[in-house]
Amino acid sequence: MAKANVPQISDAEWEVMKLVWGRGPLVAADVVESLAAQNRWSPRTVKTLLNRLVRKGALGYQVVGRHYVYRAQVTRDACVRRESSSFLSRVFNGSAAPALVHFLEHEYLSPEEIERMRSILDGAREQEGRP
Amino acid sequence: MAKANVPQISDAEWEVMKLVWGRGPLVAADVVESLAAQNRWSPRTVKTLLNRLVRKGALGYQVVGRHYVYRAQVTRDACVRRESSSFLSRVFNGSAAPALVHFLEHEYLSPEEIERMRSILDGAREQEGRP
DNA sequence: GTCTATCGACCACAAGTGTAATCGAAAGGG
DNA sequence: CCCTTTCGATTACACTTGTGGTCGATAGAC
Repeated sequence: MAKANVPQISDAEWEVMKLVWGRGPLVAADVVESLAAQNRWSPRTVKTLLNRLVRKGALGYQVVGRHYVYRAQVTRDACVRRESSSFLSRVFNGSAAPALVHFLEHEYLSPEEIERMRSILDGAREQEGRP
Repeated sequence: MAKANVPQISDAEWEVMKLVWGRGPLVAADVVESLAAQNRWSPRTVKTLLNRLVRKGALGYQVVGRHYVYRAQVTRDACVRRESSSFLSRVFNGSAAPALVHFLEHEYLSPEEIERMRSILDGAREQEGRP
């Protein structure tokens, strides 16, 4: 076993988590600075999001001087997995293939992305049959 | 242009919509019957969901005798598109390719599905560059 | 014709979300 | 040392969502 207690992370909270995953431990001010600009959120809003993420167990913090340094307590991969499986089961009854078909038909992948996907599939074909 | 006002559809509401899309116009009792068994929902709960979907514009109804016959007002495809793009942007910053990688790594597509994806990609490659 | 079982309309209520504002302590400027 | 700025804690508030209950009309059962 491994995951299990990955909390639910809302839309706005994902923005915060992506930042923390991407840039490592951050103090609130850094998060505010990045997100306020990008999403036009008030600093208060960002603080609230940080708080909720801590309460949910998605973030932890260390007190350094009079600042909090936030760091992720759950891996990005675990969260992605949770979201993906919820998305797939809600929309595609749990199967990934129809989802991919849909992406191909509607999300307008660039030729480069299509080539990239082909090579990913080539790789996958060679090791089919793992657990 | 085309879509735009596809309403947000919640998890529980998706169950209702999938039923209506799959089986065509239904009276409330049919929906209740299918979903109460499957999801252990009270009939009231199902009624509430139907109501909310009507209010959102996702379902419409015709009064037939003293029953309502519900039918979809939005296509499944439009809703799938909305969900997909929200999912992709929330979790993968909007690109489908990383989503594919994730599905391949974790959702265990069958070899047949992988082959199917390949042939779809072959098709996609040939007509790359439409809107 | 009257009584009851149904149907849809409207109400409830707690948890989660988006979006903040207020408050009290503490730290740094002068 | 005092005042202001800053930080985190606490509070707010409307909307959505999951989950269901109440109520008045009405169509059938007798």
